Amino acid sequence: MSSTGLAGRGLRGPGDPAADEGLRARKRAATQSALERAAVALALEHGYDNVTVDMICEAAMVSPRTFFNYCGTKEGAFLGGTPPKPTDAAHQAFVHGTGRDVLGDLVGMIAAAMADHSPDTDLLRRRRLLIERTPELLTGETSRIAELEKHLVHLVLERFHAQGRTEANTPELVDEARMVVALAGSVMRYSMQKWFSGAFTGTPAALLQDSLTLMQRVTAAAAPATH
Amino acid sequence: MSSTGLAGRGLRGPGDPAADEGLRARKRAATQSALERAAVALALEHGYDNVTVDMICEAAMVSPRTFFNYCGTKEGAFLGGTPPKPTDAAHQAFVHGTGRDVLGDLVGMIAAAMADHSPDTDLLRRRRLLIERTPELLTGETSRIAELEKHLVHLVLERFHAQGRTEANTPELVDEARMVVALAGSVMRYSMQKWFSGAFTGTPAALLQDSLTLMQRVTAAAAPATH
DNA sequence: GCGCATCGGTGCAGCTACTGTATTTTTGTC
DNA sequence: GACAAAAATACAGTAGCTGCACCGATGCGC
Repeated sequence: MSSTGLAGRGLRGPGDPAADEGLRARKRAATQSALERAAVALALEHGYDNVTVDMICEAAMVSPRTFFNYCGTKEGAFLGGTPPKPTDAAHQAFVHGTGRDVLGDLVGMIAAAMADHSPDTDLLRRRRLLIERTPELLTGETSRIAELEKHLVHLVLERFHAQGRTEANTPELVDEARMVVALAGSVMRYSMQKWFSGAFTGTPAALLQDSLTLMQRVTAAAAPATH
Repeated sequence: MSSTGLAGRGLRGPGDPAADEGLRARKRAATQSALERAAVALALEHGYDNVTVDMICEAAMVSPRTFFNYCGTKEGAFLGGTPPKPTDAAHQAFVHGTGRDVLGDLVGMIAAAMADHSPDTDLLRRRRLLIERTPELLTGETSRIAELEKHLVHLVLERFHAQGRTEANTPELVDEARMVVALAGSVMRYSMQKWFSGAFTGTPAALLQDSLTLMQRVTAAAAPATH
């Protein structure tokens, strides 16, 4: 009934991966890791298109059915099961921020979320290499961002409401929120592209900040033409 | 070897659809139209996920193999085979534009390209309805824009070069071009979203201009925080 | 009109991603 | 060690998509 490509998220059970330390959780994490590592390794060796799900399964020693239970999609194995999620604290900080610079704060929040999150540097490096030479995966990552954006619109609206701006007193409020998010999306996409091109040495957070600055420079150059 | 989803473009032969008036060309156009109409009609009736390629083929009276020869992808039948392409004249006008507002001019060029191009209003209306209630197709359209963006970066760089700015005298030139394009992409995505949500009555070109204005308002609000 | 080269449509065989379901194996608990 | 919950698997099936070889339709020079 629903989209095959994106319906595979949210596969984890009730317990968090690191929360309960049962054998089950550990095995689960191991399997996930094995699948992702196998996928990336095989793709780096043979090229993404020439790797089949069955090959990954054989390398990771799981059944194809299990593969889909974990990854949801072939692509999922290569991109990894980690959509960058903002902390609850960061969430609250953003919503109740009082500044005028919504866009800057939003990007800042995302940057913070990325900073939290850095498991398995080696896999990350290899994945970056793979995506660098596999444009279709880049597209996939982009779609994930699009998915995230839906959620961000709500966040921005929450903040607007907290500032006393409502749809009643500001007719274009939803449009404005969407635009803010669209622009944040630009910054994220631009950063992601640069990140995966390997032309940047530094933390993701720093890259996001740089991108934001560049964006402001570009839009400032355009703005004087406005009336 | 290559991406299945996007490799299906550029299926048309050398002659343009309306240029040579052979029987062949007419038949071709008829088949294409029949496929797109059948696809949209079926999806509006049964829902996108419940429509199979075989159903479309039966309705349009072509073989499944032919379907893929024309549309390249199942999605392709619903989105239509028309990637909005700028005129050569518009291209030159943009590249040799002397103004500072690259972003504005770029969006303007795209708007002009959209304006040229308005075949079969009825199909367009029904397609809009379909996409409105089928988010996955929206995602597909977004990917197309991403494809377009690669080309736009070259355009912007051409213009920079025509203005005497080179990678030699401006180290960040490529980055700047990419950012301009990313922002234009934002405007396009935002507009597309609004367009397909049905919450806009007017021409696509007007919508793009409105979106650009909104973007400038939002970024202007953020800019004062910069130093 | 006629034969000929070409092009487009089709049938077929096959691969691969993905899913539902019933069954077996593994893990946590008493 | 028995038992319930959960995870892994086997199996069968659907659907998107492709390469290839074949054949009929089309365009063209005569």
